[in-house]
Amino acid sequence: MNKIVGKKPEHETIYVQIKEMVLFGEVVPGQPLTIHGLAEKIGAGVTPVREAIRRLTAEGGLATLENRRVVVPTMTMHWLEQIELVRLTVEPELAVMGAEKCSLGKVLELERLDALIDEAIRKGDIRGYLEANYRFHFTIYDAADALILRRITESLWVRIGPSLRVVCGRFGTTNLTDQHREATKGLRDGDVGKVKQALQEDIRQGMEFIRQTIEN
Amino acid sequence: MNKIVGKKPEHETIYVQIKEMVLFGEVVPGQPLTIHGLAEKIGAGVTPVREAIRRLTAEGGLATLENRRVVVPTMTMHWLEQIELVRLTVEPELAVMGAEKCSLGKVLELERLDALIDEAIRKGDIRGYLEANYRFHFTIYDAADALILRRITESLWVRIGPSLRVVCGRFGTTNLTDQHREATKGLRDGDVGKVKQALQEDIRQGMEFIRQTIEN
DNA sequence: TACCAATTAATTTGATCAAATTATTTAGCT
DNA sequence: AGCTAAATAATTTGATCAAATTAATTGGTA
Repeated sequence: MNKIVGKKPEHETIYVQIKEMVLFGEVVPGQPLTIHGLAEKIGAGVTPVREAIRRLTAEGGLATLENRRVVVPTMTMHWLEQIELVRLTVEPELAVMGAEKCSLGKVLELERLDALIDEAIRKGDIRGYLEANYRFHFTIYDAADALILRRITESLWVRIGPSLRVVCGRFGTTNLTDQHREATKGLRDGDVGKVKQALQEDIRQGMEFIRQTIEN
Repeated sequence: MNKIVGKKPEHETIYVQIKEMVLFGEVVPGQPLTIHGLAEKIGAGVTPVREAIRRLTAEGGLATLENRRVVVPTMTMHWLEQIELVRLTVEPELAVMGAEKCSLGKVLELERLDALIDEAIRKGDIRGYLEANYRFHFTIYDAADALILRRITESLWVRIGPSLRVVCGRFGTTNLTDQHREATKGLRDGDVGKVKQALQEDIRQGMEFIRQTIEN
């Protein structure tokens, strides 16, 4: 325990690392994860990795089989419907709340992220796209300052992360039209309704893409 | 490790135990919990208790302060609004799905639970009321067989559990009118709309009670 | 070759311990 | 007395290890 000046506990940072692995498609649906493998890959002890896995499991990003094996869950049609229901309820609400509190600085940051998204799409950079897309959405949601809705939303995103990776692998990134331009425009003009509508459409499109990779 | 024939891992059962402590009001909002204290009280090792705490923290039932202290969060108005929004969206939906799949056996079980609720109210048995009320709702929700909605709902219930205890302590259990009779009637008659409406009203009432204990 | 039992390897699980961090108490000073 | 600083106690944190469980492999038999 030779940590000189570490502020946050290790299981916290490890949790974030593993979460981002799931969120940004570094792990594939169905892929089994060993606790030692993760510890070795990250370069950490086994104990904090276990705690992080429990947390992610609670949020749905991972699942423990009855054999105690830890895997990345594979999306089902049934799940997708439930996720869409809640996303369409919570995220537009978060967007409205966020839009009302959004500073100009935030808007500029969002436009920068939107540019990053476009660039990633052009380059076919899947990981870059997934990450920038995530940051875009949650920059708005964070502005809403609604912890519980934010937590719920995040738990839904970790569930769809691996599937989005599959979507990109199947269709490529070029087919992705984004509603983000509309959203940022709405934010600039103070047109909250437009923001809400853009987000709704964005969610519907994303869910539809995933749906197509399931019912193959 | 002298477990003869234990099926589930220990952190799993400990998680359930602590969750029920939160759910049924055995811990008070603001109350700090030490990891050793819990381990001792439950009669378990420290490691599985830690894992259980991480899980409950991820679900919102507990919270870790910046000092790493673990506490039962105290409800705020802001949180209550968010919880109500999601509950009113998800739980009636779960009720509808559950009602459609509800066997007669389930209906009988629900009527039994409803009787338990009445009895607990008469006796002023707070813990009994909270537990029976929980079982009643989640018996319906479980019938819906919608894992994700169920998980979200459960995470909201662990957030309001401690507050409900406060509600009962303040107002007693006698003031609690229940919508459960209406719900079971609807289930028997196959009147899904009635079930949905009863649940909505039940949720609104519960949230209103909690609201009154906050804005004192 | 195909199939099944037995052995071996890999992994999870939970206890224990030292180090680090935080909370509490005591002592000293004005 | 009142307040600050040092010392003590309590708690968390992460590594390590033995036991248990599960997966993989080997060997034997029909």
